[in-house]
Amino acid sequence: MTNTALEQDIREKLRRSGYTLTSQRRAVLDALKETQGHPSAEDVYLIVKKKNPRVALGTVYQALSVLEEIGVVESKHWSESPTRYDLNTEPHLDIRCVNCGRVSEVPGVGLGDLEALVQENTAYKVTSTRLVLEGICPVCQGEG
Amino acid sequence: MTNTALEQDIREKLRRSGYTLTSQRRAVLDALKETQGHPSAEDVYLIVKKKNPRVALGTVYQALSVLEEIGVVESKHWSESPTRYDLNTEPHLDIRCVNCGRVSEVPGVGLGDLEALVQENTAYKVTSTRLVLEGICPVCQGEG
DNA sequence: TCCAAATTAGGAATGATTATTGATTGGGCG
DNA sequence: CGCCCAATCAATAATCATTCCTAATTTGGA
Repeated sequence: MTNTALEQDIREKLRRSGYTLTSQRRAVLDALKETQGHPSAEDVYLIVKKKNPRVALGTVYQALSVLEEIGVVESKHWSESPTRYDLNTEPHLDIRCVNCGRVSEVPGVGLGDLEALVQENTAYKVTSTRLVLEGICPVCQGEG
Repeated sequence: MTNTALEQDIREKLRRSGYTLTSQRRAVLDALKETQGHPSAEDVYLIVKKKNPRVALGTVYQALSVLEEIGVVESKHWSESPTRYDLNTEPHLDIRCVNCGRVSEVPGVGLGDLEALVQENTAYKVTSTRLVLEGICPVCQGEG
């Protein structure tokens, strides 16, 4: 498995920023891989806790923050929902159901050159471009 | 001035949803007009309080929520920042400085048919599309 | 005017996140 | 191999934004 290669890559990124790959940070990464979704910090905490009951929620927050800083994890903020975390840092679109909270990826649509376009039209130095979508998921539509 | 006409329009929208235009709600609208920016609920509260010291912060939150529901106000969520409110409900792009918190509008860039494109590529019923931009504003760049 | 329903003020409660602090750990160096 | 120092962690207190609750007030309509 590519587990070790990925881990080496992450370890290298951490090192470059003066961090180390601790067992807690690895556990957070594993939890993110495991869910394949967009868990909240609390969700990650619960998964990590299953294997190591001694971890603290604060540690999960701190690990997620470090992992985001080195570009391995991305966070998104929806309304009426805690921050959600994602291993996929490629530009992509996520949509959240305002009814049940489910988060799904929207395939086949890219932000295109929107980021470049934005950069041309503002004096800001753009550091982050995130499209936040909300809607009603198929399941909840069926219930209507 | 068109004040009365605008007010009539809003009064009508409220009425259609079973609400009334109370002095507190009008005060919140005035505060939003006054700032022309993207104030937080707290900012709005402080402005409203100047004219009517008896208003409660909770009332401001409730008023903003009602005004958003009827489509007169839009809220946006950036990281590390309370929700910010805007009278401009036309599709537009706002960028927030991660250093000083300033929020500015990005002119000349639209979301185009992105919303339609998203709708085509997901089984969700899209209810909200918001592009959240973050960067470093010109002033803060100068300080670097 | 009077009533019922909507709204408000004030403050307590909640939920997410950050800060603090003392203990623990792990990797480099003797 | 074992010590040392800085990084990290666990536990919990504190903070911040927001919502909830309740009694009092206001409002529009009969």
